[in-house]
Formats: sequence, structure tokens, C-alpha cells
Amino acid sequence: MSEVVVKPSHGHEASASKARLRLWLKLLKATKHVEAELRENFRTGFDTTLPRFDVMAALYRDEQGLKMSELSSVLRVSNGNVTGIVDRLVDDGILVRVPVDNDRRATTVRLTTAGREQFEAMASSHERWIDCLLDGIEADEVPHLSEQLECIARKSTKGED
Amino acid sequence: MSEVVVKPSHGHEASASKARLRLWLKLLKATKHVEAELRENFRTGFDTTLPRFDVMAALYRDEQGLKMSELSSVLRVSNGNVTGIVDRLVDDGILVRVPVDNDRRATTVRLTTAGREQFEAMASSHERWIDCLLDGIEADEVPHLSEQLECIARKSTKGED
DNA sequence: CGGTTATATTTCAAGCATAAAATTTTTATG
DNA sequence: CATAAAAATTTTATGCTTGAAATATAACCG
Repeated sequence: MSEVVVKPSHGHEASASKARLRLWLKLLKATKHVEAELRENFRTGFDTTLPRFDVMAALYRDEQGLKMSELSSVLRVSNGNVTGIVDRLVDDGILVRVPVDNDRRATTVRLTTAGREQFEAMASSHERWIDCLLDGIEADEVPHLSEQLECIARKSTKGED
Repeated sequence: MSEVVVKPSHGHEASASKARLRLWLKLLKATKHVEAELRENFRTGFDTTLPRFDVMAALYRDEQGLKMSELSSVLRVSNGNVTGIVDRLVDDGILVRVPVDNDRRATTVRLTTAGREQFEAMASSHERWIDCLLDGIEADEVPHLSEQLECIARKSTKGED
């Protein structure tokens, strides 16, 4: 009977765990870097912010607008957060709040004409910036990378301590 | 003379640009997802936050501590931001500010013994959480993915409009 | 020296973000 | 119908984050 233990594994190997930790730090660093570049470009080029752009992007698709709860669900941020950003965009004439028929609890939020125009200009620049920032990724690598990222986005720590 | 234009390319193809845009959204989604899981785990498990953990992690390596400016440089956040986080950690007995000899402008920040103990417990959980969240990535894929992310982190939009 | 420039940090104002509590309206149920 | 439960949103408290201005000290230089 052979008693040689080749790898003293405990289900997970420490080295794999450390490698994943380093990978996470690189994922974070890359994302933060792109976000920082975008923030700076939005600030100097359009005097606006990424969260404002995100709200406008979500509303640009639907001519009829979205309810506050739909907006926070699409953007995956809290209700209260959306309230504040929308407040400021309404003050700036970029958004309007429209009451919902038959439900006085809810409000729909919609881009104004000025808002749509501003968004189009920003979206065009945004696409160029991203194209530039990600141009180290070859086109044929995109599908696999995409899949890996989607896989990460689906995982949960539920059940772990 | 053949005048057929197969691809009306303008140096960059629109489809490649759109594909990069979608890739960026997935990169962002994956990162935000992991951050959200970590935040929730730190909150419920240790009643603390990711930024506090980041500061503690940076200080854990150096027994002698770091200057405020070194800390903000390592963490890549603004000076004023570090001031606030450190203030709260000092209030909680996790950090101490130590004057620097021969330079009364600067202060060094150091983990207390209690701080080191708390960090070790948190770091261990943190590593398990990451291991779990990234376990969809195979070990043999890590080096290539790593390289792609580093490549993104190096790009700049300087010179673009 | 004395005055300028550079460095280290904090303060400030504004906005982003969350979780939890509060408010208002709708829906369900006895 | 009355009242309880559910749903949509806002408010509140707290903390993170930035960029810019303010403060304090150090270094340089004529």
C-alpha cells in the first residue's frame, strides 16, 4: 500500500488561492484605471460625471422613460442614490419627472430633448475613449474574456463564512 | 479598375468599437459584483468597510508604517480621502499617527497590535471570499487574463478628444 | 539671512453610495 | 368597508471620493 502523499491538498491549494487574490487585484486595478480616465474626461470635456452619464444612458433607450425603481434596478444602485442623481439632472433641465397614471406612488423619469442631445454627444466621445482604453485586447479574444467576466459576475459567496 | 469597397473602414471599425464597449460593461459589472459581495461580507462579518481594509492591508506589510502621502500613493486615492479614513481608524484604536523625525510636516501611520490582529482575521476571510468568487477562472487561464488586465491598466486616453 | 518655491497634510464643498427608517399610496383580505 | 400587508419613493445618517483651497513646514537661492 502506497502511503506517499504527493500533494498535501486540503481541497483548495494555497497557491491557487493566492493567484486568484492577485488576479482580483489586477481586475480591480484595470477597472479603477478605466473609471478614473472616464471620470476625468467627462469632467473636463462635458463638466459631468459617470453616474449622471449612466442614468442618461439607461433613459436614452426608452423614449417613454423609466420608473425610479426600474432605474435603480437597471443601474444596480440603491433607490436613494437614484433619487439624488435624478434630482440634480432635473434641476439641470436634462430630465423630467412624469406622474404615472393610476399609481400616485410612482414617477417616471424621462430625458428632455436637450438631455437627448447632450447624451448623444457624450456617448460618441465615451465610445471613442473606451475603444482607446481597451485597444490592447484583440478582437478574437473578446468572446472568451467576455465569458470569463460573466462567469465572475454570476458567482456568490452565499454559504461561505 | 475595381471600385468595389468591401469594408468602408475608417481606420477603426464600428463593430469592434461596439464590441469593446460591451466588453467594458462586462468588466465593470464583474468588478462591481465582486466589490458588492466583499462590502456586504465585511459589513456583516466584521462591521467594517473595504476602504478601511485596504488601508490596513497597505500598512500590514510595513511594521514601521507609511507616511500619509505614501499611503495615498499606494492606494491610488486622494490625500484628503486617506485623511478621513485614517481619522476613523485612529478613533477606533486600529491605527496610530507617529510624528516623523526632522520633518514636522509629515506623519507616519502604523497599525496597532489590535489592528494587526484584526487585519489577520479579516485577511483570511477575504482570501476565502475571493477564492470563491473567482473559482470560475481556471488556474491555467490566470496568466493570460492577468496580462490582459495589466495591459488595460496601462492605457491612456491622453491625446484623444 | 529673507523670500520664493516645493512638499506634506488637512480642510472644504460637492457629489456618490449604502442601509435603514419614514411616508405615501395601492392592494389584498377578512 | 376596514385594516393589514405590500410596494414605490424619499429621507436620514454615515461614510467614501474627488478636486481645489488652505495651512504649515522644509528647502533652495540670491
